[in-house]
Amino acid sequence: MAITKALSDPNRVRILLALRRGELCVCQITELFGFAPSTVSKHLSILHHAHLILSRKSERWVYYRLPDKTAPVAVREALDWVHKSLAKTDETAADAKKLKKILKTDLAGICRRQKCC
Amino acid sequence: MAITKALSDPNRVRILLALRRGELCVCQITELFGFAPSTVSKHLSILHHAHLILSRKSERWVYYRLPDKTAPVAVREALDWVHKSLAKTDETAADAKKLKKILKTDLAGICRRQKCC
DNA sequence: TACTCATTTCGTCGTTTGACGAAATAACAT
DNA sequence: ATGTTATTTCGTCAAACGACGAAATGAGTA
Repeated sequence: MAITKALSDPNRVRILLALRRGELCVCQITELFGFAPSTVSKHLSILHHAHLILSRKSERWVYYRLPDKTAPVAVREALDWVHKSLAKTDETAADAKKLKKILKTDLAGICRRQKCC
Repeated sequence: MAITKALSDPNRVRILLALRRGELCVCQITELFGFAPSTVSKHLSILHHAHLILSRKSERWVYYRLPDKTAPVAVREALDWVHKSLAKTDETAADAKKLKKILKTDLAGICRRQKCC
């Protein structure tokens, strides 16, 4: 039941929806939602444990992304369902808008900003 | 997020899987899982609120069943996913086996048994 | 009307969850 | 090597959850 548990928190679903655009590093997601980095990390760990996301390390950052076609059917179809059924909310739209801005900023800038606040 | 919350509890998923055979009344489900009637009722209420099940009252009993084709797409596809991805467990098989026995007993008998235990 | 009985509602209790900050970790830069 | 920094782990706390039993509800029966 790792998948259903993982999907039961709205903020984790928000993360999955945000990742549709492409991979994001932890600090970008942190910036997007305004949670503490440790909170975001925990959410990502739960999603990762359910195989709903994949991770990759590069330079100083850890990037998370949605899995590709080689993912288990149960995972692929769960994600398809999330995207089809849960994406049409105002919150999702607002997240997408904010994410657009964040993607225009360079990564180092985002991380430094978090430190000072 | 009513649907994902509803699916996050394993016992509620068990109920959905048990209902694949056809409608069941509360006391049959209670007998199947061995929980207190109030517990089962609460689970059913959560599933019903998420529109994952429908209810019908007849004689003294309330029957719950899976929705038909007219259910919202999000509900139908969530249920399809549950049945396809979550049904192949030993527990599900054991539930199905026990359910078979319960269906052979008449309803009144089941309810009386619960009273005495 | 009063009774029966399947189901639901309510209050309680112990466990799990989701948030945080502080400390540990790991990779890069100097 | 040493320091910096992005991320993770750990401990804590308040809120949510899932179980129960007792009491309320409400439909059918006598």
